[in-house]
Amino acid sequence: MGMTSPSPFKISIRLYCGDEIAMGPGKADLLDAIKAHGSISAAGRAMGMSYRRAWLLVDTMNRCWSEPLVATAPGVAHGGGARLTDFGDMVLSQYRAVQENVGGTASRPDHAKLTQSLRSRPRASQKG
Amino acid sequence: MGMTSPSPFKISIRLYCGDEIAMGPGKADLLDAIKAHGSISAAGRAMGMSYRRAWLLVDTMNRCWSEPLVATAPGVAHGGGARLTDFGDMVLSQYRAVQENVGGTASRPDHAKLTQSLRSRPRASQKG
DNA sequence: AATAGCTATGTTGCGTAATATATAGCGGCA
DNA sequence: TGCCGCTATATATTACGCAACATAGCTATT
Repeated sequence: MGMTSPSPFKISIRLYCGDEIAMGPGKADLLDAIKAHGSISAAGRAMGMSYRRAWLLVDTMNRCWSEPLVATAPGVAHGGGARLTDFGDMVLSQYRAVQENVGGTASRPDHAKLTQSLRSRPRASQKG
Repeated sequence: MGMTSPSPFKISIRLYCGDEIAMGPGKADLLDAIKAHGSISAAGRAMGMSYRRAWLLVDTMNRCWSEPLVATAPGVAHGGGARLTDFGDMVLSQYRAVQENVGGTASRPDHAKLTQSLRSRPRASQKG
């Protein structure tokens, strides 16, 4: 518990396909979880989201790219479940690379000026 | 014809104060508009948002930082309206600087790998 | 005193997003 | 053959963000 992020800076990189998000922080994490757990439903459970939500995210991804990122099969055990395609693996690692580049740039002395004046919690009110 | 097709990449920098957003793309634009127009309501009108919404954004900002970014006064003309404090001006320019840094980093060859496989519109469905 | 334009809030209602529930089919396995 | 866990999807229900509306008070101007 207490998953308070260390930095109040949140930089999110999103790739749009029309008005849908083809890739973003949450979808990338889901891909990692699918890779680790071998199915959409197990990945969703591990991330505390409903199967439906996880499946919708996967569906959006598969519809937004030239090839599917996630290959699925019904049934259980071998052949069943979901796994990343080679293409999905490539997209994920490319996205992570961009994240690293941008994140690195963002950790510069410029930050100090901002973060040091930023309250950790908002005050209740200013005027009576 | 300035038909520059917009990049599917969208990078947004947000600074959090608890679960509220202390600074982000929209709030920074609003600060610019207040600077330009001299009041919250005129800035809101110029940006096509209600006075209430604009005021709430300003209120959040003022509560999230150690000092207020926007100084306000009732009434009209001299003394009335809203203007940026020196502190608000500093925060705004610092935020813009980080935006520039990050934006520069993001325009790298890494992108090509991703964007070339990204559809401009999502396909309708994958399975019959 | 009346007016105009601003700040500063409370309230209410609606459209949409998130979530829950239901169902159908597939594939191995005991 | 019957069961389990998965994919895949439809439908219903709940939650919630947001916009619209209303109101009150302040300040300078006429």
